[in-house]
Amino acid sequence: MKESPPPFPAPQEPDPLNKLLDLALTGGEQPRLRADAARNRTRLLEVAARLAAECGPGNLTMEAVASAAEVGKGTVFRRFGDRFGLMAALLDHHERELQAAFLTGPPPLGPDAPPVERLRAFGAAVIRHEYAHRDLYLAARADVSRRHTSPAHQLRLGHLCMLLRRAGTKGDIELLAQTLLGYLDINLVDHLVDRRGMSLDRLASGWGDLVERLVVS
Amino acid sequence: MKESPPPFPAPQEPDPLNKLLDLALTGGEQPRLRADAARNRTRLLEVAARLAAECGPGNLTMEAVASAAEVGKGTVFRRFGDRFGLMAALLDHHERELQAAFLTGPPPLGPDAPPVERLRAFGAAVIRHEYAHRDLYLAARADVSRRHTSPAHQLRLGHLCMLLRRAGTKGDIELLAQTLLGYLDINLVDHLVDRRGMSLDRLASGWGDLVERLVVS
DNA sequence: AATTTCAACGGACCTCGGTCCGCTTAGCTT
DNA sequence: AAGCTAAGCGGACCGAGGTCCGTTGAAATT
Repeated sequence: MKESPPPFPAPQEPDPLNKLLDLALTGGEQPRLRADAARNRTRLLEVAARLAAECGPGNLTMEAVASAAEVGKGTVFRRFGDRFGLMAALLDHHERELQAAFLTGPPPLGPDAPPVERLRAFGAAVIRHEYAHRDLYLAARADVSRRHTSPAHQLRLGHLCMLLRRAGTKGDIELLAQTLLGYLDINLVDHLVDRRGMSLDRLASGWGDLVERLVVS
Repeated sequence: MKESPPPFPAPQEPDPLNKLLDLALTGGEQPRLRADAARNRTRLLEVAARLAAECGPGNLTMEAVASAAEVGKGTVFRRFGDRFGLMAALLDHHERELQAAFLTGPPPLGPDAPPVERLRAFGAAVIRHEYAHRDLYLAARADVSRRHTSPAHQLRLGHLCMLLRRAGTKGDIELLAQTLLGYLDINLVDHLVDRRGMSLDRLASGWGDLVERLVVS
């Protein structure tokens, strides 16, 4: 066990990849916070991460976060918009890890593998990644209305479209990509594993089968 | 325009199909209400349907329903469990229409058509049906945690599994069925149509393509 | 250093979903 | 008809998300 893994490494001087991601994800222009606001933001994230670890992300309340961070509730809402904004911010770190893996990581996930192999690897990676952090992902995705508009989702979708195209797939690429993404829905995965007793391996192999059937044609 | 279409035909002496559905859907044993409770239940549904039509199901509040029906808030919760229970009850009528269509209706949806044709028809029918009532479906499905356990969902899943099997599909039938169901998610459909500007025809034809790729193998 | 301005702050306040519990009454039993 | 009992009822109450608005102070300008 590593000791005290820094829960929220303050994002200063982001490395080039993260800059790229910011650009791709947010359109690139968040207006830069005042010093005190930035300080509060990181404090809030630290506290929120701690509380989420203690009581489960599902039981996190905005007021608890605020008071544990010794700021007013308004401050939390101003910074993160709403509960789901906070969840998304908590997820951001994990999400970037995954994104780095499939955007610039080693094969078979990263760019140095043939597209079909990347597709296969992508599914397995996402399933395992999200399942590993399922509490947080479940809490964050409880927002149903933003599911398809979140930057993370869009990035995955674009990635899948790209891979499908490069694999020479015929047909309505975007719909095929949406179908594939639907299979990776954390709610579905969670349901199948925890309620229906399926193994992650079975899901992963189902993904492989799906890719086989959808690619090319 | 028909005048005063009975908004909530009190469910007395249900026809055989509905009995069958009750059995399949609820396990068959809801304990039969006291007279006053049954009266209140239908009043509540009438009122809720009216309010939902007026202000949109998304803006329906439990208190508004209660007071418009002149009962206490507790009564509404006792009867329907929670907001989503009420939504589900509101949906029940539409849902049964759809179910009747694919369980016992005429071909190509009903049992007198070959399985692959039924599969094709099923997707188009669900997409159009849910999109037609999308406000209600969106509100009801906002519940994320019950999505995969609702009786309606299970019924659809079972139906798809059956059709896939009869069509001679090889592979992990249940996962394939889940994949197909994912494509029909009202949130996805709504997003693709309203935000991405796709036509229902495009989605329907995407469904047909999907069926083609997943069946058999 | 003084002035200005506007982002940031905090916490009172509102709404709404959901619970609780003491009272009422439908409908069975005798 | 009278009595019994559990289902039903209602509305006060609670907790949590989200808003509002008067105040504070960071930092840009002079």
